[in-house]
Amino acid sequence: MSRAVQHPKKRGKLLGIHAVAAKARVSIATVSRTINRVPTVNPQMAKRVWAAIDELGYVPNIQARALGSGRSGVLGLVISEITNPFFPELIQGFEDVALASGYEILVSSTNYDPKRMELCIRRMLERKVEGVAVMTFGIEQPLVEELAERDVPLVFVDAGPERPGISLIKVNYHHGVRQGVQHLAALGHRKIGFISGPMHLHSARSRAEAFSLSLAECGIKPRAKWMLEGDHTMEGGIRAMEQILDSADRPTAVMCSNDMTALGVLHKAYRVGLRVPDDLSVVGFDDIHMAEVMIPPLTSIRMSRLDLAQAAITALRAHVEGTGPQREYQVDTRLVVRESTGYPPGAMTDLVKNGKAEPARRR
Amino acid sequence: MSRAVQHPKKRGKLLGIHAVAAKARVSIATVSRTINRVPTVNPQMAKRVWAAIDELGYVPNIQARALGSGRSGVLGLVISEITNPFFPELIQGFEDVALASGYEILVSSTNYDPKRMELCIRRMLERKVEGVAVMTFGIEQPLVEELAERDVPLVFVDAGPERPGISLIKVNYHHGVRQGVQHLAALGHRKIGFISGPMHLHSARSRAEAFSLSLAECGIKPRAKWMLEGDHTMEGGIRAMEQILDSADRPTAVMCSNDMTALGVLHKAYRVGLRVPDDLSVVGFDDIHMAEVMIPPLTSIRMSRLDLAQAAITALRAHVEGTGPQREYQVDTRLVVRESTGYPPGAMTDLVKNGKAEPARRR
DNA sequence: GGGACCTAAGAAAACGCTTTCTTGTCCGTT
DNA sequence: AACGGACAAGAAAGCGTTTTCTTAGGTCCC
Repeated sequence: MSRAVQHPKKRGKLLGIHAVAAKARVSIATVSRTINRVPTVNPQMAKRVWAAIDELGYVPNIQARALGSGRSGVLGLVISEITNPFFPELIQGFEDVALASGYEILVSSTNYDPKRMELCIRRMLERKVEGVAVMTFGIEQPLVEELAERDVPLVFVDAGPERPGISLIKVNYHHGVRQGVQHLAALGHRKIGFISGPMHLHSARSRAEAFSLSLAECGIKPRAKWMLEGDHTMEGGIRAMEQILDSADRPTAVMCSNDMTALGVLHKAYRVGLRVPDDLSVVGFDDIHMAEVMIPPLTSIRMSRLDLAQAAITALRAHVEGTGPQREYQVDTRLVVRESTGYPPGAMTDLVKNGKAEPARRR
Repeated sequence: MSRAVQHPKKRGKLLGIHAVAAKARVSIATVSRTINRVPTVNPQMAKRVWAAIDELGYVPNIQARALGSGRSGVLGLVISEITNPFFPELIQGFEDVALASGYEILVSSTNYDPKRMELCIRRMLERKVEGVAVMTFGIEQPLVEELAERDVPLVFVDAGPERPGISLIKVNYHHGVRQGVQHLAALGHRKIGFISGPMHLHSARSRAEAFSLSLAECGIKPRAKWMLEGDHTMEGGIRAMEQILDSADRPTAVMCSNDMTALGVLHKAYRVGLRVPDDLSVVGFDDIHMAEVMIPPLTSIRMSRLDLAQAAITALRAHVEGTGPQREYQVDTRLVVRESTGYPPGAMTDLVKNGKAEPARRR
């Protein structure tokens, strides 16, 4: 075997893998194989190579690697907006799971803006991601098409086009929502409102439907005037709450389709001097970390970020690595009872009058 | 000029730039030049090229581009933890500014974990970022060294090693903190506590010092027992608040070194039935978006995320593009008064008794 | 009208890896 | 002892761009 000299660089200095090869007195191929843990390299040589890598502080150029191997090792994550606390928690989960599977992630947010959405797609395409999880809670059609056409494995939440290479994560909203409604009904509520997300988004409709269904199950007739449309933001919650306050016949409890909306409701209630839960019960959705310290701590329907991330990455990997791609994955939701829900106003005194129950003491 | 055929790909299909070149009947060099808007290409040809790009839906491979040009066009952003709402807001700003300057960003969080920190560095190095903004509010020494040694332009907040290629963003904590302390003092508070961040972080110390200094300026003697150490989380705020509650001589107002801490304080106060601001005034720091809807809305010291992002990217660009790199950049802070601050307990009645003032009515 | 220059576009050489192709060795067979 | 197969490591061919180097045409000017 001849000496390993290949690309002498200007100024005599070798760069990157060549420098390592020279220092370890092996060929660059061997260095590459060592780094990639190809089992056939002689342990002796491997040791030399690692030593050289160490001494030189060599860090592989990931772009060159991607180019050479044709694999980027990156999974994309498209979210709605990073400033909604639900998403950072999701990102964290996604990153942890991805890392454990040997992938890096590329996060991009649409900000509900078509321009940004295009940017998202372009980024994913330019970076040659191996798969994309679209967790915007509202499938953006053009985005889908563009990616699907190029055979990028995709995973959506709730709903998405039926096509090979595309998986779905079905969130069982009904379970959690039913628990929530039953919880309220059990407390004595009959007048329950719902603040949805933007109704043009699929997940918003899913959640609203789950609510109507659950209501019916409890024998409560849904009233259209108590179905408000929010937009997943605090401001939307505040506006919806204002509508509720304006109406003559107010609900005694409100469910929100996410925790930010609930936060807005809580805020507005505080503003007008309505006590939660004494005057109004509030239920959130998502159970973001902060729900626990809201005032009062928010009863919410939990959707595990980790489960979601886990499912998404499992789905993507299944496609990328060709290991039995499944079309659907399930994620459950469940009620977490805290202190934003209580008896409807008047109920307590009635009960006490009738000697049927002790007044509930809140901490 | 000869026909432009260069790399015929297997299966007859050309890929990437070659396909475009073939379709437009030009050489790949011309395609590249067109895309990069080199002014010397014939408009005629350029039009043909763009048409071909359009028809083929060609998207350049960004890794190949980075490799060929030696420029990644990526700026790194290292943050502490993505689940603290301050950071997503910062990321958003950073991304917007970067985008406007023609850069992409790579965000990585340390999670206060040395292992993760190493991962951060490695990522930045592997991806060949052109500069890194370290906004962890606590300079991690090893991280710095590794990057600085490789001549990656860096920008820190508050403090960092004095070295070429490294810039600093000096946050004027004193301005905002002084306003906060004066605000409290004006309301009549003399017993003011402070919950800092982890004192081993530089920015935590800076904020604490600004507080002590401001206190002195108002002629109030700082009391060590009212200087608590938090950790920038809600939980830390809760713990600190517990300490405050345990002490016999409680402060009438508390300043927190970030809003999450304040949120914890608010929560704990609620838990024990302390009314804010009637029984205790609370001032936050950062003024995250959510501060506005906390219960009660939080008086906070605002540090503009956009200013921070702007300064960071300006600094980095100055180094990368060699346009008069400056060592220091300034960012200011200022008080935003909301409803978590009021007269100290007793003050109102005293004043009323003495006929000096009307009791303040809160909305 | 024929050099001396420009100019614009093609050819080809990087860029830093991965991976296939080759080749030299060492063994086991017969 | 000659031959074939394994095996490990080097050589070299990509990967998809950018960029340098060349070269084919035009202009200009005397």
